[in-house]
Amino acid sequence: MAIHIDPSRPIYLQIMEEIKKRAVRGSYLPGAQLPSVRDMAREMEVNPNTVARVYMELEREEFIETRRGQGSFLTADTALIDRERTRLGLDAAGQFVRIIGELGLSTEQRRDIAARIGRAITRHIDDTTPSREG
Amino acid sequence: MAIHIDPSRPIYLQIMEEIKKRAVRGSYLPGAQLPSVRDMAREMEVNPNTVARVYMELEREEFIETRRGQGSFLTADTALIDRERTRLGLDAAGQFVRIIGELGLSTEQRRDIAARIGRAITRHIDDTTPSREG
Amino acid sequence: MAIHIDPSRPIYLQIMEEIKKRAVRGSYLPGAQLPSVRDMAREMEVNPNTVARVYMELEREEFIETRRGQGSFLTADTALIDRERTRLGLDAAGQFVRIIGELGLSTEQRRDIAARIGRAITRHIDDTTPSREG
Amino acid sequence: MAIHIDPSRPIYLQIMEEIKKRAVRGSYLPGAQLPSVRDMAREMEVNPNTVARVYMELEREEFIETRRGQGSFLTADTALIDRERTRLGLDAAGQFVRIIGELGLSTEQRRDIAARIGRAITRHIDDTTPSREG
DNA sequence: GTGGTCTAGACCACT
DNA sequence: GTGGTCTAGACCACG
Repeated sequence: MAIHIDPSRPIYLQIMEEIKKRAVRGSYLPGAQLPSVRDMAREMEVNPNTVARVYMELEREEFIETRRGQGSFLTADTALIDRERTRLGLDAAGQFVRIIGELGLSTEQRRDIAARIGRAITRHIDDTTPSREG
Repeated sequence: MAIHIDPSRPIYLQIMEEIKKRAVRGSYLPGAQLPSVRDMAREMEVNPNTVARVYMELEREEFIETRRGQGSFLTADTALIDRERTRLGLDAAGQFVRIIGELGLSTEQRRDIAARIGRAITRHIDDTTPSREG
Repeated sequence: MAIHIDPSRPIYLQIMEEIKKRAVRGSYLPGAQLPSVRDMAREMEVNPNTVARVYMELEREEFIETRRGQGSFLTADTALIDRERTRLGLDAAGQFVRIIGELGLSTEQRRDIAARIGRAITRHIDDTTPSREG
Repeated sequence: MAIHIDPSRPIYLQIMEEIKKRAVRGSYLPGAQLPSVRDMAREMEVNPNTVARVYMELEREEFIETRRGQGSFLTADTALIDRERTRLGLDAAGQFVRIIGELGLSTEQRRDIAARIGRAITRHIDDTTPSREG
């Protein structure tokens, strides 16, 4: 399945982000082999050269490691993955706070949303949408 | 200034959302006249027919009111705008929670983010921008 | 005010019908002078030749009388106007019955409508639409 | 066969009415597939976009259901079709009563017409076609 | 000037 | 094949 690609941002950056998300989520495990350039290109429906560039950049960031003749492997450095995880979390938080700030919500509404958020993310349950939680 | 348009979602829906956001933010005031179909089309860099459809749909939702030969006006019903504001807030919260849930953060990290969010949105101050702290 | 003209039926026939309706309704009184060809043409927004033909046909039916140099006059024969009135009434009734017959209404629904019609037209009050009747 | 189109009312409204009439008459059966947008456009001799709008509006009223890539289908909800049938019946009745009211008929004539109407629509027989009777 | 409607023709996603 | 969306450009009614 190809990710959704926004043509207005460089495709290689979008694919880099996607791979980092997968690593952070655990879809790709620390030290594990990544799909080959060709396979990833097929999956993302982009040119293999684009994926090659992605892998090169990730290599430069030491996020992945490429071994000639063997393939590319996600870093085994869990601290590095964890930093990425934190960065993505803070990014999402920053973006969310910016949106909320622009809405002109009342103090009460903001307090309410903060409470919902707190409950949701400390329980791994999203209670901002209906659920059958007890 | 044209908004950024994602070609994968219908343009008319994106423009509808944009207008609602502006109303919610106060860029358009309750009861005030909106740009004419033609002007909005120029601003958004789309065909006037597309904006005509947008205005028609917003009219159906009673979010705007159209007076033949005069123009289109944002609803003066602030309760309706407030409902929209709440919806946008909950949407953003839901999306944020979803992203956070996928990151595989530790309980501690999630608790920390929830606290930052709480402080940020109840104080109108964004203290969540990425920093190099430990 | 021009009547609404359906371009698919001969215009002169539509204007003939319109003049008959006015006579039957009493908008034009028996024996009274009609607008001149030129005035009627202006009113109906058609070519004067068309109105001239209309007057000629109505003259042939003895529904109007044209006096050289004086103008055209509605017949003073009230029996003739009354026959026209009856014809228009039966036409409307026939058309109505045809429509009702095509709807596939239940016996009950048809009976109900017949009752409404009876009440409405024998009292000069339309009770098929909301009214403030006592 | 194209329906007769009155250029003064929006075509898309007239086509909506025509489709509803056909559903009410049983020309289109509950749940059955309607002609495709393109076919209907050919039949009605209008642009496919106009029919697309018609189908969109009927979909919004839940009078038809559209399945992407498959086609459009008349609702299977016979109660909804029945409501439409009633509406059309009352509309026709209201229009008829209005015309009759404008004719200036005598009390006797109106009573007579009401009786004819009653007999005609409760027996499914049209005995109101014009005749030369006195 | 405004919005409302219609046509013509294009491209897309879905099946 | 289906409907959904968009553009381009026209004409209309309203004020």
